[in-house]
Amino acid sequence: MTSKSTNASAERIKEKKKLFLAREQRIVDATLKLLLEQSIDRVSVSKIAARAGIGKGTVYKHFLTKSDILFRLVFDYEKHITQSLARGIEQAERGDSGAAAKAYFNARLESPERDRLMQNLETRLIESGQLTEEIEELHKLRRSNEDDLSELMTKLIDRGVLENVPPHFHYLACLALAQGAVELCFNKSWNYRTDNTQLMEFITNIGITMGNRGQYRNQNSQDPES
Amino acid sequence: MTSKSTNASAERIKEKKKLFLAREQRIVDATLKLLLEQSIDRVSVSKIAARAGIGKGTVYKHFLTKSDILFRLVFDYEKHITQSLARGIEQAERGDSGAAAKAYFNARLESPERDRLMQNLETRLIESGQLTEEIEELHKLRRSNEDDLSELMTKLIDRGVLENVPPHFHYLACLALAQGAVELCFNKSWNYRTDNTQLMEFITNIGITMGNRGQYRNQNSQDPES
Amino acid sequence: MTSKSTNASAERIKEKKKLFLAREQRIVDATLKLLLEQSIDRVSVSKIAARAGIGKGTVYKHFLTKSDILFRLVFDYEKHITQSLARGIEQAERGDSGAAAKAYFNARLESPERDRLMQNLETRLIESGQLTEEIEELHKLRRSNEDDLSELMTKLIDRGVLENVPPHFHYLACLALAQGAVELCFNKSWNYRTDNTQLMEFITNIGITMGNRGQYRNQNSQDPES
Amino acid sequence: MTSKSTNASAERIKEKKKLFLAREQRIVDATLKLLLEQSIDRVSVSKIAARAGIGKGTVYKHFLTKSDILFRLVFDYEKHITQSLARGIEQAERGDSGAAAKAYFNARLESPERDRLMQNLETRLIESGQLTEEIEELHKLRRSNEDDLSELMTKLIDRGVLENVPPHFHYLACLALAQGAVELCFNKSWNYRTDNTQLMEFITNIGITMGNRGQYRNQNSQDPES
DNA sequence: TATGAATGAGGCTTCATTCAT
DNA sequence: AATGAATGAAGCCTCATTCAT
Repeated sequence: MTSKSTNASAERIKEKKKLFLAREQRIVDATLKLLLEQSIDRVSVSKIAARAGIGKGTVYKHFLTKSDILFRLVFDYEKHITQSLARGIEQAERGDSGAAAKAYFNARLESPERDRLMQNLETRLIESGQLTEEIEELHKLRRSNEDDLSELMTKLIDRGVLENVPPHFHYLACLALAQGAVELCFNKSWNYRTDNTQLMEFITNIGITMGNRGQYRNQNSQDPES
Repeated sequence: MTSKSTNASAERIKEKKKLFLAREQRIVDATLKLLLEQSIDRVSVSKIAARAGIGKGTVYKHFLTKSDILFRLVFDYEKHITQSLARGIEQAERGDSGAAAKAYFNARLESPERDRLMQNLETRLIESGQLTEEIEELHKLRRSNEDDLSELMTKLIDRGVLENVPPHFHYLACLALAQGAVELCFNKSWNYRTDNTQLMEFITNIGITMGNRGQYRNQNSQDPES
Repeated sequence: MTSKSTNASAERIKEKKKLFLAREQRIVDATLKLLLEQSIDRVSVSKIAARAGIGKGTVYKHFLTKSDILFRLVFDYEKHITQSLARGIEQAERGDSGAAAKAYFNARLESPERDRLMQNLETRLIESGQLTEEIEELHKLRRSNEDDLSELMTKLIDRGVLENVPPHFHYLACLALAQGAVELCFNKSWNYRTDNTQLMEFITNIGITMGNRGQYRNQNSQDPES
Repeated sequence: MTSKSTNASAERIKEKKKLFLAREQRIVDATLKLLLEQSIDRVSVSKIAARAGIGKGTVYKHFLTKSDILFRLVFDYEKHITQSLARGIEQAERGDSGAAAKAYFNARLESPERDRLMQNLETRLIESGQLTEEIEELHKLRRSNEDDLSELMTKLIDRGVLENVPPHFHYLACLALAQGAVELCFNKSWNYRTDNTQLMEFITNIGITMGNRGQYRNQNSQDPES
């Protein structure tokens, strides 16, 4: 075999893998679209395949289980959120103490529909009792920012910006508010009011200053020393 | 027929109605228990009937649909929350400005499992597309406190306690945080830490002071004039 | 409630149970017929339901699993065989030493198609790995004659009728031959010859005298003392 | 093209053929191993290919159908058995009248697992309705010893060793017992007893003397004149 | 030539709801 | 009035086989 043919075959294999992955992404995308369009219960593997323009069996070349597809969605999303938060933390460490919260809120409110869907999917996946290992992976990923967050909170507590409570209280409260904010976007009972943007900004601001001690409120959590 | 026998039959009818209603409640209770025990998807009408100690067919004498049972649960719960909030508002109007938020948080965190279950059920019911009318009823009920809340918020804004934003911003933010707090109780990614009570207290406190203007922070939202 | 109405309702319940069981039997019968007509692999639950004249879902009111239906067939058949053998053993104990073997052969060759089908089904059920407990029940049933057989063989060994080997050798050998005889009925490689009846009689006779010591051969295993 | 290059290319072709056949054998071997390891139903073409270390598509370059692979196994095995029997018959014709039966039993009991597997496979192949022609080939092969067997039996009948029944009765009875003996090795209902070897020897001996007339029993079927 | 991705028929099972008793 | 057997639509998944590269 000449090196030429080796290269050729290697490239062909690469090409194939690319196509394969592209198709996989099409499945994922189709699933996401369907889920955003209709009730989770009504999204069947058949529909996913149809929407992706492939055969039902093909889906199972890419995913072992319907749950696996859903998990993929959730996991991909979590990566996105986690990264955004990580960047926010970095920025916060460089002085802008509210950056972490802001980044987190922005990430989660970027597409509330998607965020909420992912919450629901995760809940169902956990309830289903399958994929326990994968779920643990997901949670590990979610926790991956924890040390940095704790450190950041501790620092802010030491500086007197934040109330002196266990550091995780601060970021968990923030997380809770973000979660609730997303939910709020869909709560048909209330959102008959016009535009959500300002409301979300208001809430985000609360998230950022949440747990600040009195004198640092309404300062958008700028590090007092900056 | 003597009036005696009439009375007797009337009483018998009453008796029957009582029994009927009692059985209905048994269905509802059985459903709630089952839902708290296992995945929503795994609660079937058969199981409900079995748990309630009646026949499957009988369930359909009380509820037109499985969804109807679920809706009943959600609606009953919403009544409970709404009443608690109403009492809180009343109290707030009598001077304790944080009472509304406090009451709301307490009500929702009284049994986070149940609260969360109800959220999930509501989501599913809405997604299912059935029961649109009943859902609208539910939302009406939820909104029933709205005017009072608005009034309260407006008053507090006027007094300078709360930031000057549209009044509903305040209570919606509060609602969001409560929602998120409930969710937090079940988020397996984080709550591997010990006791939630203090965390929930912390968050409740934030809920109460949320949106307060600077000088009124950390005062537990006591009306400044009181 | 008068004793009359009690009786009436009790009878109605009885009636219902009867109907239920009758339907169950119809499922079993339909399954057997289908299995005798076509490849095991091609007998689906749908076909069974159709043949039994009921809905697919109804099958699952009677049997937890397709495997359960098959097991039922196998178990019922085993009961039949075991009883026949038991009767044969009884007769043998009353003097006709070959009666056990004869009864066993007759039972198994009564309907070789069915017998063979049951063997195949059992094999598949075991291979499938499900129903391990039930299979154990089946085997217990099969072993239920073992003690009596051992006793009988021991007696015949002591009388010098049978060779002096462990008693179970005798009945296992007999069982093996019967099994093989059944198989032979279907072995398309050989049975292009006319009538099997005489061949089966020949083999049955071998089964009866199998393991007899020299002087008791060709005596149809009549107890020498009788 | 010089004769050298012709030779070279011829050899290359030979080489290729060899490789091709070697791979075919690898498929067959892999299939056998898998079948011995797990339930027949769970052996898929994918697994076979994987075990053989080739692609699934390649399997279909060697065999038209999954059934073809299975048939190949069955056919190869039948060749083995038939040859063993043929050698036994030869020996029997040279005087050792029990040699045929002995050879047959030994061959089939050499690896009862494999033997039984092949029986099951054959049954399934026949049931499937495919490969009728090939199955006929198989049966022809099996029958190929028939004439010799008949002749041998006739001779033994004439000499008074065997009972005077149609000659094929003798070898079919023997075949049945062998079949049953194999089955016995796997019958979980009984074989909880220790070692099968002696039992199998016992049964083999029966097979050898089966159908002998009284005075020739227990002589291990040695031809009386020898 | 070898590959393995794609296919889709077909199997098993669940469960909300109906309806005859 | 209460029952629970019957129903069948709909879902998930497997796997032998094909075919483009």
